[in-house]
Amino acid sequence: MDVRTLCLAVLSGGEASGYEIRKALQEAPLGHFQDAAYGSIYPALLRLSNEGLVNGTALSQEKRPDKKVYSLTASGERALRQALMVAPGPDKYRSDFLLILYLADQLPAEFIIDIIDERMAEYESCLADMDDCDACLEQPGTRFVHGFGQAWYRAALDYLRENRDRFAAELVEMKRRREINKETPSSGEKAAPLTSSVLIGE
Amino acid sequence: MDVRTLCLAVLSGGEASGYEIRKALQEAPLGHFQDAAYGSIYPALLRLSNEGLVNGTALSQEKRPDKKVYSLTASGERALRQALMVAPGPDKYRSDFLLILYLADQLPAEFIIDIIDERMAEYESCLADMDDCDACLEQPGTRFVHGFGQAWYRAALDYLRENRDRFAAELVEMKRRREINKETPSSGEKAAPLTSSVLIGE
DNA sequence: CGGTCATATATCATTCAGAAATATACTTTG
DNA sequence: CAAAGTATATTTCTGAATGATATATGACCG
Repeated sequence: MDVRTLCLAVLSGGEASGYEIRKALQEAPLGHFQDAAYGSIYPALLRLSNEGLVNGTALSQEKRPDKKVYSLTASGERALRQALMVAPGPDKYRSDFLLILYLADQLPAEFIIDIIDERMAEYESCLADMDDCDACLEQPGTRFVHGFGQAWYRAALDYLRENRDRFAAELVEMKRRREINKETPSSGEKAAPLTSSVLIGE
Repeated sequence: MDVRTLCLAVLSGGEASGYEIRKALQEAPLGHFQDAAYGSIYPALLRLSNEGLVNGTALSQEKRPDKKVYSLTASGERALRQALMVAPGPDKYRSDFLLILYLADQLPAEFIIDIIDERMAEYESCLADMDDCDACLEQPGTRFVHGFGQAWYRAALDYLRENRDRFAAELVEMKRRREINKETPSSGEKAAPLTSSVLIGE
């Protein structure tokens, strides 16, 4: 979702500054499936303000830097509803972790085991944190997406737990077989290299 | 992961053109956790070629447009291993679907039910596709990440199935209670509005 | 014969993430 | 006590990426 709509979404839960919007987008439960950087949020708030979708009010604080608190206008609420009332596209899942595992046979087995163990520990602590997130249970929507996140992490953790050892064994076995192939090379079955070819670039 | 490393990763499975790299990054299993657009891939390949990490060779085809097929060099293989041998950052999951559910109480209940049902159908067909992806079972790495993806989709589908009806009921109940509140407004417990404030923007 | 789909590459505007710069005040640590 | 680090708060900039569009060719379909 674009950053402007994200700002409107957070503000629909009450007025907030850019800094507070960023925090809301990093904490549970929003932070599990949305994010935005300061470099996107502040310009977005300025534009929303100029378009009359939010009202910005400068607040001078005694013990902290001044902040600008924004709140939704009626027109902002309409814009938010309009942006949300379209069939959502597919979710995006990006994982460097899985890319490494995908190419695991090209990397040291110890490294692979290490990152799997690390990931399991992260999932465990994340699940523990989610268990005592009271704010996530207050409303139907928050409760539902919070439960979705928990189911997600639990499934990932279970999968890693159940397949870690077998995977490690397969990798070691793979390495062993490749060693043997190196010692007794088979009748050079490499793909025929393209010899008559034009090199690209300089 | 940056697009350059992604290109190297695909090429480590054999030579390919920019178009074929894009396809590989959209199909199972890579497509489930990585992606890149043409606008990123072609410039990345040019740069990789200039840096000597890949070799590009122009192939003129009879029944198709010409294509440039790239293959990893020894230095490219090294660069790929180096890029993969760092502890991976946290996975990123972005979901407009969950954002809508998060704010479900601000939207029509029928719309919410619709998109949940659609999403369940998508997960089902996706799981069916994954069941007969033979290429995904060939090597330990592919098998492992493929199984991870299956576990993921299965957990998501199960969660939606098990919580759809309860969620729908909660939303309707919520609407009902809000209607009652409107008819018999309680002693105006709104947060005190900031009256002495300076408007921002123009 | 026109439409659209698959192959194939290039380019460009907009958008975004990530980092650094700046400023203030409280807390922790040696 | 001073130094360092953490939390609040905003601004600005760079490089990277997305998404759309342009171009070209042949295949397939009604």
